[in-house]
Amino acid sequence: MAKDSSAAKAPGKREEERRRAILRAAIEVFSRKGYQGCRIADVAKEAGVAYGLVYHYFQNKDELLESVFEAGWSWFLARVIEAAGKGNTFDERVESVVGVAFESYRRDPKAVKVLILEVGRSPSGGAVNRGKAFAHVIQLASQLFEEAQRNGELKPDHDPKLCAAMFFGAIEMGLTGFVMGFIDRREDTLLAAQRQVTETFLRGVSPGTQRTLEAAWTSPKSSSKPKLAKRA
Amino acid sequence: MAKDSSAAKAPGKREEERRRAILRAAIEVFSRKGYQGCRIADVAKEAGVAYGLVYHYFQNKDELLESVFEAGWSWFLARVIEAAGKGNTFDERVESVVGVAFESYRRDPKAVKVLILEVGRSPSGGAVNRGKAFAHVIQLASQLFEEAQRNGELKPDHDPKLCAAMFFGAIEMGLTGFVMGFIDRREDTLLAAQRQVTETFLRGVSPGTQRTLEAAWTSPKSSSKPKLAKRA
DNA sequence: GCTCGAGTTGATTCCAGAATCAACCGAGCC
DNA sequence: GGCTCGGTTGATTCTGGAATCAACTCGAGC
Repeated sequence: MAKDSSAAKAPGKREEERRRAILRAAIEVFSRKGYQGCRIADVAKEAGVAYGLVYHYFQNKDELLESVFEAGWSWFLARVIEAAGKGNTFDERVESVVGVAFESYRRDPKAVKVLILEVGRSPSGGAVNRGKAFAHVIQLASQLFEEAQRNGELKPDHDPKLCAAMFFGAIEMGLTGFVMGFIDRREDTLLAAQRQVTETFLRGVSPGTQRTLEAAWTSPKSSSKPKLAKRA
Repeated sequence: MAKDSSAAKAPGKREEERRRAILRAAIEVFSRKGYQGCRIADVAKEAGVAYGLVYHYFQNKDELLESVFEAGWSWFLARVIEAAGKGNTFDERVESVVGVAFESYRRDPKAVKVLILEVGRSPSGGAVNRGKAFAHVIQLASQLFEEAQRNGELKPDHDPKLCAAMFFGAIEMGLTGFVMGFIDRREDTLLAAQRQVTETFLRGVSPGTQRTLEAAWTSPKSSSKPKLAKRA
């Protein structure tokens, strides 16, 4: 309580590294086994650390997993904020947000996988609410879109919130294609995907052209009777 | 083994109903608590049935959960296939696929929630591979897009697989907006969303207009250094 | 009415794996 | 050298909840 402060060599840097190692290991195991399959023992082994030490650094399993998510997400969020403020035009901003997402995936696919697999899953009771984190980006992006709308860079009759949702949806699924291995992860395919996502979205959303598609809108076709549960 | 066949009154219809009830209860609990929070005891209680009975109808927890997913997904898949074959033009088909998705949500939001929260979030090890199921729709949609491409209804330089991924991504996230409560679930908002998703996607993907956006493509901006794990 | 067996029950068993904790370092300090 | 004290260890304990199973219910057939 009155030791480091100045001298010595490591003002707690060592512990910091340990913590990192554990987090990193958690990401690894997590991305392999998923939330429920992620055992503390595995994390400890992966990190090359004793079982008990995990509990020295983290209150419990939930806090650990939460930290994994938190760390990844807050980092991503920061990047998105930065990117969204960078370009001058709407197009540029959208472009750089997409860039951030793909770049993240390039650098650390495992971490992105964890985020992708876990975002959206919010067992309302358990752990922290990922929904909240998620809501945050959507909120953020909405602002971007609202502004664009004011500047006439976005169709005025679109709901910004929904635009935001679709935007990240397109990005997420695009990446999911890679995460799941539908598309092999090569620099050229990645680049093409990044480009395609940006282009498609911008084209889809800009007030430029309207390809008349006015069919029987107002009361969509809809199909027949849905309902779940069938089989036996 | 030699009883029903013809006479009597119920050739096992009773059991069928029980099974249904349990499945239905599972969907309920599942959508409330998520995969890992879904306890057999809860399902049994929800179904108004004894704990043990669940095991009479299902081998084990995994099989139950798998059935939940399977039932929902196969139903959805069938609808999509049907919808994709319905319209004559590409636009109409896309429109009706979107319609199927939204209609499903209207009818059974709980079930859709389960699918949305669970599709793609597959702990590669655990349970069945949702990835496979997921791959299936993507595959399916790809065909639709490939055909459209041959007919010049879709930009020729786009990857159909990626288009498919983006397509479902946009739909999924659009619905997620409702599932998570960002947008309140009213008929008008739903309708508007459905419309917007369709329109945006079609506009984004059709060869009609190209809003030049050629910036420094080929080497995307990218931001700075990524990497996960920070905080302390 | 009695028998048989499928459907049904819930207390009991069993175990994976989370969380605990007492003992064990090893580096500074007297 | 002895002492302190935080980081570190892993065997031990504890627990939630999955899976089992012996007993009960009830309708159909004799």
